[in-house]
Amino acid sequence: MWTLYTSHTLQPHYFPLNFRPASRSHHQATVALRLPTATSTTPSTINHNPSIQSLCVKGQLKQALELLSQEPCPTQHTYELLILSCANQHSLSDALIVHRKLIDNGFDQDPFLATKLINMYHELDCIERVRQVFDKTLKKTIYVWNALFRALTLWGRGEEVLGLYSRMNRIGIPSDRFTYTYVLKACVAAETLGSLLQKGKEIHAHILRHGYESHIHIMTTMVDMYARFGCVADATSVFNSMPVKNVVSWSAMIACYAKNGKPFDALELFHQLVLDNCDTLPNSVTMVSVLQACAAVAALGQGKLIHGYILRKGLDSILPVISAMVTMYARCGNLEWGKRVFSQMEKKDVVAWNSMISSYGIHGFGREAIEVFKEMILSGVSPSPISFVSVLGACSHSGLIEEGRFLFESMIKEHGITPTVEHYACMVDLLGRANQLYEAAKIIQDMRIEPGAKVWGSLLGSCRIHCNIELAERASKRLFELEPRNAGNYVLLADIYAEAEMWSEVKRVKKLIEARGLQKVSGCCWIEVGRKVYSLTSVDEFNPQIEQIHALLIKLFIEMKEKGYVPKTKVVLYDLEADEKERIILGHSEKLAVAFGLINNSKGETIRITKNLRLCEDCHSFTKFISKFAGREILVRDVNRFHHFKDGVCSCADYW
DNA sequence: CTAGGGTTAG
Repeated sequence: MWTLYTSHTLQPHYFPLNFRPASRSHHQATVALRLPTATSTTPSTINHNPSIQSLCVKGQLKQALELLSQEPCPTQHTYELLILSCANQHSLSDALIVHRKLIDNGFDQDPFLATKLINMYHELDCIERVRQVFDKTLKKTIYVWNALFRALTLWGRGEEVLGLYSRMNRIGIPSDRFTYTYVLKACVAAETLGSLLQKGKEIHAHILRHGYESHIHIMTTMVDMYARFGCVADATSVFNSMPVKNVVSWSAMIACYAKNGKPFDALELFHQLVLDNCDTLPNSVTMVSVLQACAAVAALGQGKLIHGYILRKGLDSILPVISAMVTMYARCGNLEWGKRVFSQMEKKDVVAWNSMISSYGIHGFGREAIEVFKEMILSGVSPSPISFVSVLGACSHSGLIEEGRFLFESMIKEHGITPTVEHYACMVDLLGRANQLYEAAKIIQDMRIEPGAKVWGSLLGSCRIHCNIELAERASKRLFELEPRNAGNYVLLADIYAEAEMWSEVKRVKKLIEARGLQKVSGCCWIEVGRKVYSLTSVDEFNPQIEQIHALLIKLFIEMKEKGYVPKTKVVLYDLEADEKERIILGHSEKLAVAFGLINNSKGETIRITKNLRLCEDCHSFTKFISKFAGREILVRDVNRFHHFKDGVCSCADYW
């Protein structure tokens, strides 16, 4: 009669078709054999109550519970179905009744049911009860441990998992392949990210010692773990060591590159996958990361090819793919195509709407972003916290201060969303950029949560624009504590001092950068010519056209000065002579990219440039002049947004 | 009870 739990002797009418009886595994049979008295005195074949079970599966939990109250000897299997049903119905009150009754029937030490209870309470968001069930179960099988690890990891309680994992190792319970995937995930699910990388490496070694080096799930999880720690080299070496890979492993590696500032590697790996691996085909998940990579480098030509590939593979109706595509087109400078892809979506979810809102935002269309935001609400989709980050960001780029304030208020009062640091950072940016620096500082002061680096960074950025030394010093003091290794903050402060010609202070900050061994990010631009992306930096001597570029720039420089262009030499951070400063600003990567575009692009074609930093004031004014002088439209994406130069004016209206 | 993905950010 115990074979009830294995598939080949199942009596079909006891089991509704959709209850996956065929996959009953060996483990459940073993557990059933060791069950305590409760089941052994009540043979399931007799006391099995099919109607409780069928009610459970039909979702009629209340009726099932009624029958349960009259049922003298419910079986382990009946309880299993009841537990699953409570989780499906999301009913905590019923869950508690079932749990109570289960204890009364003497099943409280059944490890199989404990596993199910843990999963159930996890589904019901009762993480404390998950812990309770685990603690009260004396005979903790590896299944019980794994269920706990899974729940805690998904709750972001990584440290707790790792603590328990050590305990498990001390007691001498061997891990299985499931345990390893959970503890690897736990390393990144922890709040104190940095410190757990070491732990992850230890587990890595442990996994190799136990002969799991070819296990595809574990190794893929490991690639992902290193990716999330930003350890691209480790992720790569794990990936390369895998003897067998599938589309998931490839996707994990491509995503790793795309998310860690290595978009070219992401694209290259994708090409390798498509060209050299006939047995593994990319799927929609792969394509999402590939699109992100295209967006990151603003490779419009490449992105269009990918779009074509997506159409050919029939992946063009998958929501995440379309959202990523909208973002890709917008971030590549082609807002129109993004709009078109978006408008062709049959069903739009909140993420799709958010992509469209932020796309309008980075192109400086604040009012349109707000319109789309309203349209989303009218269509019945509730805004998420990210919707507000997107729409507030759009307000900020367009200087829509009152609108932004109103939206922030409505977020809290009408939509019941508690502002996070991201939202505060948006508000500080919105006000600070509009030169309401003290208002911005007041927002920080009134915050009910700890203002993080993003918030102080916003304030410092605004101080840079409006040259406020007092607030800049306050903000940078906090920033140097919060992120001492971020060179950008030191550079901003030095910029502000330089602008005020406080050279000794500039020197002091520069010494700080040096003393801490930091490397400031140097300016870099890229531009796509004929589906190839070229990068330009001010120190680049390898560009074969560099002499031609310099010559063109000098010619333009002289001619434009005659037409009224005044070089803004104050952007140079050093105390130098004027002509020396002019020489420096003429070498800015963006000007090189503009010249490169003028030389290589066909006439009338828009020049599209991407920059890794914020546009400098002189390059901005220079490009405005050129757009008129050379009669060219020039589109520049800096770290934050797009600048669309045409006829001597910029779409940002000099507000960026 | 295993692995990869969309929108935000100074």
